[in-house]
Amino acid sequence: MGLQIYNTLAGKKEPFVPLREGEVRMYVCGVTVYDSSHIGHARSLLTFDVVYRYLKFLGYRVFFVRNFTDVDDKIIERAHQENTTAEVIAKRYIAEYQGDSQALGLFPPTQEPKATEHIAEIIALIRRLEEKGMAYRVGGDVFFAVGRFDGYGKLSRKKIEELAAGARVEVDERKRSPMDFALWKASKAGEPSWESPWGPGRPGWHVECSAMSTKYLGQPFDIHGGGRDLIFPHHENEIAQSEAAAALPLARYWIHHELLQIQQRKMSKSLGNFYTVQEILARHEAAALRHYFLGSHYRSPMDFSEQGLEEAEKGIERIYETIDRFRHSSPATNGAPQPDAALLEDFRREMDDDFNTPKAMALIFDEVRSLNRLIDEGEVSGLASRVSALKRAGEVLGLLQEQPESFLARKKERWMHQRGISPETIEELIRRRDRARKQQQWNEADRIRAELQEQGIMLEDTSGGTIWKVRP
RNA sequence: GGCGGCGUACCCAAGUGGUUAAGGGAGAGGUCUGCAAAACCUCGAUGCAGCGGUUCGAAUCCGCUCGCCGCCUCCA
Repeated sequence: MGLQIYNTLAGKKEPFVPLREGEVRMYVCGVTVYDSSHIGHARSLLTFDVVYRYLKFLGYRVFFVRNFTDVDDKIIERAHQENTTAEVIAKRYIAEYQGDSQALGLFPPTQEPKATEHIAEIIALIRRLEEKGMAYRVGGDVFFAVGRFDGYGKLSRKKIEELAAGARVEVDERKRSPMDFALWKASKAGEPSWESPWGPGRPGWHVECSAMSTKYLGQPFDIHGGGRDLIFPHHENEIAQSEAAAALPLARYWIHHELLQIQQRKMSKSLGNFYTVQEILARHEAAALRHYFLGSHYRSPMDFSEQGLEEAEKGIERIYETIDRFRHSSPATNGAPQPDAALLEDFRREMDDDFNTPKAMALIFDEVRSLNRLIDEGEVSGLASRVSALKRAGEVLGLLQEQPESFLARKKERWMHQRGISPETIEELIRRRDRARKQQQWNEADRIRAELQEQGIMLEDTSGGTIWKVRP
């Protein structure tokens, strides 16, 4: 059947056929760097990280571009507040973003272009639009004439007349039509500015994506992605600009993920109801956040909850525990065995259906149960390839790439650190309990266990000795 | 006002015409264990917001009603 992608432009799932065989060119709208990334951004990043990884898993050579918007009204506003320059603000949050990306375990895109480094391309694009009569100049500003582009509204399924009628936006009187949007803005004093045929100024928001996507990927390219909230006007405007300029489609498949909500409201900077990526990663494993997001389909809205995140973390722990059990129950082998084909075939079937990660996770958990059962029964021969397939599927989802013990140990350490408990005192108590157990002093042994349990520490007596775990 | 989406077990969440409605978390019973824990086994929605309709057959299609959300303005 092959990969099916829900294409916003078509309004339905379509078989994915790239323009050039064996090669996929994909552009995703990145962040505007005026503040810390929140977990809504993280959902976006992780969604496309999995798309990227899955396309590679399918054997495509993938060119993946994700931009930085590093010149914009909000960056300028922030710079004024802090009495510094837009450049300083942008630089700070790009660095922070890169830290977040790494912490989230994102596979690096092929290119991460910045708007400010593509002013020449942006100007060239606007000039082309002027030449074609699609743009007009008012003072030092240049606007795109929406009414002159026939396909306007085809992505968002909006009609220009209705938009204009219901517009709540303050209309700039200089525009010929309320729907026209700025391609180039004249700079005021103290704002970032570049020389241009229209005088000193800076690019409008939408035009940078048109300029950068087509520079790196050509036109048309295969996949353009972003959050649902970007469909209108951002992506609609990108289409208008690029298609008017080149008389070619911009992108063939448009992927939009749903938004993260919190307490039934969209999580957003303007509402102030967000957690930053850093806040969440201080309390939870990145793998927990990833699993939490992948447990819902990318086109479903999600209402964020820390309880959900904790449950997701338990799930990851369970998978790692299983891998760990397998390693302890079977002799070490040389090198990684060939992954079992059956699991990967099932995995592929689910992921082929518009990246159905919840079903992919369900498969992984089915496999975990099956593996645990066989380990319980001592039937460990032949499991190595199945564990290997599990890890391979995990890799495509960006999960299960650590040594189980290091994942489990890190979680334990953070837990103890937060509560100020040292492992030495715990281990001393465990030794005392072991002595009591050897002498069959069960009351004393159980008393020590109860004492530890009060601190949230669970003991497990295994054949290899007593191990301990933390319980949130 | 226009356009779009959502409502599935205690919680989260797949499933969009046809086997017993995935999976995770929590819970109950059991196996194992000195006792536990982990793991495994079993149980758990005769029903998918409500009411009608189409169909041999509907969570899935159609209509109406109720509740919630998003976009139309910067937004992932």
